[in-house]
Amino acid sequence: PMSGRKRHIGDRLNPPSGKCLGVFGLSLYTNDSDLRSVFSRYGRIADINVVIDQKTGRSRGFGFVYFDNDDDAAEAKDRANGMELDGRNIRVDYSITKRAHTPTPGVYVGRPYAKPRDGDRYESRDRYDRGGDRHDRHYERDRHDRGRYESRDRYRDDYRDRRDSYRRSPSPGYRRRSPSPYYRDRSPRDRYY
DNA sequence: GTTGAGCGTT
Repeated sequence: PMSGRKRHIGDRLNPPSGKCLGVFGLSLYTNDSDLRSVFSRYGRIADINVVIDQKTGRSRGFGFVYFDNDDDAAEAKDRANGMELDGRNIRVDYSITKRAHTPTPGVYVGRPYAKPRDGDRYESRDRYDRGGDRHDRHYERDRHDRGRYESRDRYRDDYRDRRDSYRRSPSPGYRRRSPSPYYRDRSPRDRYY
């Protein structure tokens, strides 16, 4: 229930139609050209982009497909949604975000649920429990999804630094002297044996 | 083949 004249940017259940499709649930091994070979049969493609995690170089499991015109995008959405690709059933829908985050979100102000009120139900561990270990990995994503940001570009570095502090191991014992291409920058608990 | 749920960098 939104009031006032708020810009309709859509939500996940009801995204605005357009030329840009979001493709989700991708295999980590599906790349731009894989997507292109699927989606190009519905029309002329303007651009394709599987989102890559800069840190790890891995796909984040979703991407965006830009068509030249809306009709082709609409058809592609209907035809390709639920299709199996590289062993995964992909979800295709209109993208709620039009472009990549050109100016970064800004400084992180706080999670909207930082102050639960009386009567709130603590149903999801992911929302309220900060103490977990394994789920810390998903914390980044939650921050982007649910956190509040001030859009102030000059805070961008500050934002990045704070974000990175969640990722790097602060322990000097694991720090290496020089970066090596064969060694990944992981915290010790992220290693698997 | 690094899971899962996930809307983005240049």
